Amino acid sequence: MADTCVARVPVFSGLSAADQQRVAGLARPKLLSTGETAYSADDEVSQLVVVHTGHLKIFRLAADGTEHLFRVLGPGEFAGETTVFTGQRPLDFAVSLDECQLCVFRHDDLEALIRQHPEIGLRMLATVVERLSQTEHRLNSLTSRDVESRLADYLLSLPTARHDRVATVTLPLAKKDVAAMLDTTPESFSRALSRLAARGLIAIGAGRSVSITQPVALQSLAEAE
Amino acid sequence: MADTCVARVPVFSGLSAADQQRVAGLARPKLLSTGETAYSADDEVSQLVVVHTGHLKIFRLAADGTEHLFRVLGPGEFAGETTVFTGQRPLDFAVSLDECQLCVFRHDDLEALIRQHPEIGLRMLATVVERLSQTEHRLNSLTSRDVESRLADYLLSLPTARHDRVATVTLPLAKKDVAAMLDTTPESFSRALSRLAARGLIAIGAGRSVSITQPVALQSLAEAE
DNA sequence: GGAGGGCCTTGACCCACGTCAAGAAGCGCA
DNA sequence: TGCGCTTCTTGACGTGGGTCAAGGCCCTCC
Repeated sequence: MADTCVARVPVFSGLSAADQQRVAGLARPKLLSTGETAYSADDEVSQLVVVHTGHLKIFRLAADGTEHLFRVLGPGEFAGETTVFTGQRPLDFAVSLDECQLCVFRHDDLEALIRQHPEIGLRMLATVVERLSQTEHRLNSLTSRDVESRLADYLLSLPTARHDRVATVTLPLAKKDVAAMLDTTPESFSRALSRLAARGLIAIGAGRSVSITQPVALQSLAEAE
Repeated sequence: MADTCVARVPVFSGLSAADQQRVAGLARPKLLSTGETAYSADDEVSQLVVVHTGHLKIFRLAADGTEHLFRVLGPGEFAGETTVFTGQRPLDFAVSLDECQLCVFRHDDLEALIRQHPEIGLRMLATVVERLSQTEHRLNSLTSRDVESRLADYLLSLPTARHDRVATVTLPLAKKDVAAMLDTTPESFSRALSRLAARGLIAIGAGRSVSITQPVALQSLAEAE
């Protein structure tokens, strides 16, 4: 159903059911299996890609071919804004991490949509502005804090579950990808994790789970210079 | 005159004269002398600040008190989007670099304005999306390229004037601030400049002028891993 | 004109982290 | 159940660039 693309997506949630119906009419569904690419840098496209189910990773390529991961989008999130609003070709890549249903909106359709429903523009602004803020934070952290501090910050930013009275977080990605999100290498990431564990601030669980045994100490590490 | 705040600002340039007049009515003028701050991190404000004349520097503070420079805004550019569209308090600081006339729009006024003139939202989206792209580029460069390469990239991105057949650029900021924009220290920046000059790729002129004597070599350095 | 205070540059030092390499451990697939 | 892949960890090593310090330059303000 095309309309399931639109319902439940924050950007469109301010609209009436009838308007959502009309929006759904403009959405072009696209199905990706694992590892397929939604768009590549330099593609001649100008479209907004909304994730309906599955996950899309957004990254740039360094000159030496290294992937630089920026974010992983889940259901309801979007990519491709830059092509739509600036008219430039993309500089980044969007590749599915699993089976992935997308809704694609062409440049002109989206623009008309926003003119008709400024609400959509406002919501997109909120998202993009938030992403900018996060990216600036990341840049700031990279120059002024070491890997341990960034890791502490990151762990504390994850949603926590309680196990036996201690807060436990689950890394949302493979460790190598978390390392990339912290702008470091898997090796440095792994070492930082072990050091924190050795000092008793955290306990490394099975798989991707990490228990935060000393939240306060971790917090002060995250804030430290 | 309040209306001079609105004319010539790209964000509002799509409006009719009459509409610009109405927008001007909402703008609250603010005058800053050199070094005064428009807003600080954690201020309880939610307003868009548009630069009319002068320059505003936008930066965050690291835990150790170091300024981390993000951009310098000139006439027609704006700051404070994050507070307006996400409702959070600012994480950054805005300080004038010279005598500075600003126009301030309160949260509610701006939102109403965008609902009425979606065009404004579209233009703001274009700007914010462009900033995000630049910040991602900066982050990408920082992890994958050394100071020399980033400097080469930066020099080539500046507007050039011709002197005696060689392209010459003028650093738009004090060298220490350019260093900050390249996410390095004045020392490293200075060393990188001298190395490029020693290799004959550039010639360091008086003050902030730099001649690009070997554009091609510089270009390939900028692209190199 | 002299003094003070920024900037800018260069030198010497050192350390965090990226790189290379080698196992170990986990996981899909037959 | 075993094979081969990728991921993860740990060790050893080298280095880019941050830090500290000192000297020169330029500008502003008495």
